Amino acid sequence: MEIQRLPRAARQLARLRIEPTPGENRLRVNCRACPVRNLPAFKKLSDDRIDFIQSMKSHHLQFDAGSWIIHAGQAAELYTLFSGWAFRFKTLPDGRRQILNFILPGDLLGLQASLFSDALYDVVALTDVELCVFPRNKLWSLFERMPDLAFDTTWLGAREESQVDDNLTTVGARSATERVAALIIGLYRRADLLGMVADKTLLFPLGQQHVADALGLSLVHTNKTINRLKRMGVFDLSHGLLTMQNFGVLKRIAQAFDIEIAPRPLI
Amino acid sequence: MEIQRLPRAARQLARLRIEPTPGENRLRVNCRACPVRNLPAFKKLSDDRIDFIQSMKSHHLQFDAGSWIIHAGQAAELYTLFSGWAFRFKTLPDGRRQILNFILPGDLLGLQASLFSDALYDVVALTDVELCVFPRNKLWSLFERMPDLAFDTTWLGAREESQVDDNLTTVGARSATERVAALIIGLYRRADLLGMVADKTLLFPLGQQHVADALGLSLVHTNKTINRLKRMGVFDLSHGLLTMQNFGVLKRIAQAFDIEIAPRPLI
DNA sequence: CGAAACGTTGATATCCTTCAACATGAGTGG
DNA sequence: CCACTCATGTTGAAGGATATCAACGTTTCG
Repeated sequence: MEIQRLPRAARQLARLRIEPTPGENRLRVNCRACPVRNLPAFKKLSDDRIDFIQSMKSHHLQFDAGSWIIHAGQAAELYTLFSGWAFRFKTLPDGRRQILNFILPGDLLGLQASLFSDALYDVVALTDVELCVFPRNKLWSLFERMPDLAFDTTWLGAREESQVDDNLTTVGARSATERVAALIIGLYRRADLLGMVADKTLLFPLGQQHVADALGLSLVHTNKTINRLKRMGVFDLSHGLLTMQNFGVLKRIAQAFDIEIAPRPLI
Repeated sequence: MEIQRLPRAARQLARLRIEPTPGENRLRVNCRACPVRNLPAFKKLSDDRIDFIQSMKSHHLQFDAGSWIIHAGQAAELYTLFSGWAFRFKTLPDGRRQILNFILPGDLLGLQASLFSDALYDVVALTDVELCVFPRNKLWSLFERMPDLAFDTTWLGAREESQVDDNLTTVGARSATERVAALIIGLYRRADLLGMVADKTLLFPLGQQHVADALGLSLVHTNKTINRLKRMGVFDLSHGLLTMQNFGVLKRIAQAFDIEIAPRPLI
């Protein structure tokens, strides 16, 4: 979804995205000045560590919205999502699919696939995305030469698992209304930490089918549930824009856990 | 659940457990001769690696069935499950709980909790269990001094995540019958690799409430679904014993993925 | 033998799905 | 700028899958 194809209202907010504008392209070759890394959400690293990461990075990749980034059953590299949104999912033999998690800037992608012989899930870009590519065959040298970065990598893997734990709890133990609330709360929190929220509003690139597939609900029931919550006035969602109207109530509806998020590593 | 409290039929099969009998207690201090490590499912390690693991191991712990091994919200050490079964779960504020995964011998336990400040889930012993304890403060030295073991640790974390991915797919995308089938298939496969299956039969310590909580189903509906599958003759399950009667059909019912399992590391 | 935990069963209620139709909005080409 | 088309979102009605309720059976252990 390029900016141009977003609805008008969304386009006006496009500046909220943390992507570099074209004029900032030089940032892409300098990890020290990486706009993602310099967000307050991320742990500060020493220059030599950052330089090592940069030396591991083979290139910068772009995908259009809707493209496959990782194919189930095929080998994949290790990526860090630099800008945009993506999602990770599995498809059953008969075609039903389950979205496992959404991926936001700074998230590591393909760690499982880099460690195993090939990926067990698909990853598709939800918006146009940019990725930093780390060839899987260099992962070992990171463990060998930079144990603290290896530690951070493991930490990021554990964080991903923790999010899937949450999603499983949502799908397995919450009602439809609670599921929608929990998804919105979770994504809003993550986006907020990345500075993607302004005026309690963020660009929300999921369609209702994505929400349905993430929550294990039918499209129709997802629609009715979202609209019920919108009518309750806890959030607004239309034209690709999500506005948080009552975080406290939404959190209570979701039966959400309190979480504290410490500055996290970025490989 | 001590052996003594198992139903008679289960007791007769108790020899299938890979726990050392009392006379084998000396094995507990010698990781090189560890009966878990020497199963064909596990990757062979060089002696110096095994010795390092042994030096990291602070002690051997036992818990009775039903005891809490890890408390959500509290710090936890890093464990390897040596014998028995356990399960990992989250509880919502109002008491509903979601079982995230079951833990079998050789599985790493508490990695998330060791990396974060404290655990985000509970772990409870399903049977009597024995654990190898690795103090979390020694984890860093493993990364620093044994990069290949650090790599293996990350691998084990990724494997755990991959199992939660599967469970989320089961709960989110499969019908009740498919869910039960998928759970049975998954646990049977894992137990089989550990040599816990003889004559297509294994000690199955989950009650129907555990199955229900793992699958996001009510207890009553879980019961009816299990019995429907039993009447179909694909498996038998009673008195704590699971017998696989038609793996192929069960796998088809579950819409299960094909998986290959390579020898895996054991920390 | 009694108690407690666990499993089983039928009846009823509800949440969610499916089906089908229609509405809206965004991109496209005239 | 309008008309067209496709993707996406919306709505009501009907059916099915699962939950809840309540009672009873069975196993295990004290």
